[in-house]
Amino acid sequence: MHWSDVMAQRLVERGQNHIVATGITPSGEFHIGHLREILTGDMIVRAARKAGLDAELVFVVDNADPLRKVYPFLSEEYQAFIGHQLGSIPAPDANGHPDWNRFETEGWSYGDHFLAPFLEALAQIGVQPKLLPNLAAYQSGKFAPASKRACDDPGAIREIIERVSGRELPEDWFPWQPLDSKGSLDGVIVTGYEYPMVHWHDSHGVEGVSDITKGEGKLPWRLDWPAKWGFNGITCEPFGKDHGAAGGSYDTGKEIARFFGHEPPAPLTYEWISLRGQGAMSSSTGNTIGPIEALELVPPEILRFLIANSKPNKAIEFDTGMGLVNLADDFERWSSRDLQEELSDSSLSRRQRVQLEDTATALALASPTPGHVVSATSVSFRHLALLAQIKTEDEDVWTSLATSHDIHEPTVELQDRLRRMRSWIASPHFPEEMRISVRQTPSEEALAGLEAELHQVISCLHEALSEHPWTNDGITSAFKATAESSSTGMRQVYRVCYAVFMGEERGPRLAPILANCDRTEMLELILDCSNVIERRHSPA
RNA sequence: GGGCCUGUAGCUCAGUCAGGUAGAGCGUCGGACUUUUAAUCCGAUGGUCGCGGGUUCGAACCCCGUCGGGCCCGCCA
Repeated sequence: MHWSDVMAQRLVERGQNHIVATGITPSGEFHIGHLREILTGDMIVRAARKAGLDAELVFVVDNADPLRKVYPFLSEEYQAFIGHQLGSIPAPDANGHPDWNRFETEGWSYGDHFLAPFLEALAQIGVQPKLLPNLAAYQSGKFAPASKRACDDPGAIREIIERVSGRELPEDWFPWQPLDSKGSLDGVIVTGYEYPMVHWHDSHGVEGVSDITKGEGKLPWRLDWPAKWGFNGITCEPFGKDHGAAGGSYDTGKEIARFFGHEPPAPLTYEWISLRGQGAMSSSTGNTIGPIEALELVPPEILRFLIANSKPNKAIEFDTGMGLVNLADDFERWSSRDLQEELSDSSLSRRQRVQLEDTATALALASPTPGHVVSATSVSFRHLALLAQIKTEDEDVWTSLATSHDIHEPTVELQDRLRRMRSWIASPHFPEEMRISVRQTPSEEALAGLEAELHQVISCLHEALSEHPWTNDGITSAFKATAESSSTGMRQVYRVCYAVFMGEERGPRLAPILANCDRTEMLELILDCSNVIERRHSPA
């Protein structure tokens, strides 16, 4: 059974109505790691609906969390905002300076700034969660009952956290973090409490009170999370493996939730996504692929397929090079198969059946539009990459596909894919081994691989190419002429050509590529190759 | 120190929860189309399931141990 269905079954046992939550702190650029969080949630919701449940996806925007440090993309001015809530400080402008103007005129905050492009990516990828901004939840008093419960009995909370996490809390710990005289959550000492006021003094020597029903502060994370579960009615939540560790925030959250008077949600821990060869994704080091950037390269259904077809506890290495080609072709192959038909074969072993069933489910989940299965384009990523490099005009690509693949009207999907393919090729992520490159100088190695009787083909080739027009057809004719004049087969001619022009054994159709190259340079390359061979055969 | 994940074909992984002949895809090799848009199609190749014990009629799967890899346990989401 697919992981999403396993989760849905667990939800069936809990009840009919479900709210599946995801949550991210908008502290910096979002990356595809965050996409796993939200897509995991999205896929659980789809599976739950398939199982006949009422389910909704919500996205808690943790903009009540404080700015932790001045990230490399921020100017030093942000030093003053450390400890301030992300939803109540200005967004950085293009140079990393606080954009006061937008903040004051339209209330555009730091959190909004990073959230906006992520939401745009989500729309493209077919996820439309209900947004729950956390800061607003505090300000409107939604946290008040849980906050009161905690502040009324700090000892009970302290006991749970210390026992479950095995960590000792400081003497002056209190289950409410007040905002100080400047709006920071850091360095505030709680000196007293009588509902609804928490008394404090801050690092500037100022004393004050914080109303826990009005969002003049927030709950520490380990309480914040279970409190949200309660008033939002959350019944299921996927989260990163960090929360899932023994003694981690889910463990303490479970007990604290019951203390608040509600059941914790069904958990699903997922592994991180890392960038191939570069370790974990991290906003602060700039080692990220943003969701928007990823979608420039790869269609949404393939990104979804990656998540759907990987079990949540499997770490994903996101590879923007060859890995992406393989992933895309894998997707293409699977979607062109009729899995339902294959599943009707009763001789399948249990193993094979499971494999087909899970992939079929993953394919269904890969579609950005629920219920609609992305149709196979029947053109592989490799092939499209090739065409896109050879043909600069889209029309020429379609013409070519019409003859080779019998595709006369390119589908919207295919057009879309070509557009992304072009931007991928233009990006530094495009793998070198996919890039078509014609040699500048002879490849000694490739020429050495040619049998002696083929050497004369090279001079015939030079002659033929000199005499034919430098066009697609002309070059093709020249190849044929070469075969005749050297009395070898076309296959051998092509072998020679690939050795000469690309330094390879095989390659893509050469004529259109050569037609786009400089004739003089190519003819010189052939002569150079002859020289290399002669030198090798004449004793020094 | 505590805990989680992971080890299966050259590669990426299913299969472990419900024990019943070891599975896919890629790669590689061969063939076909009789010659080329790295194409497509067909066929073949390939694994003492990390290691050692135990339970069982039967173990990749359950139990115990062990080794290797990754990771989490700070007001951090």
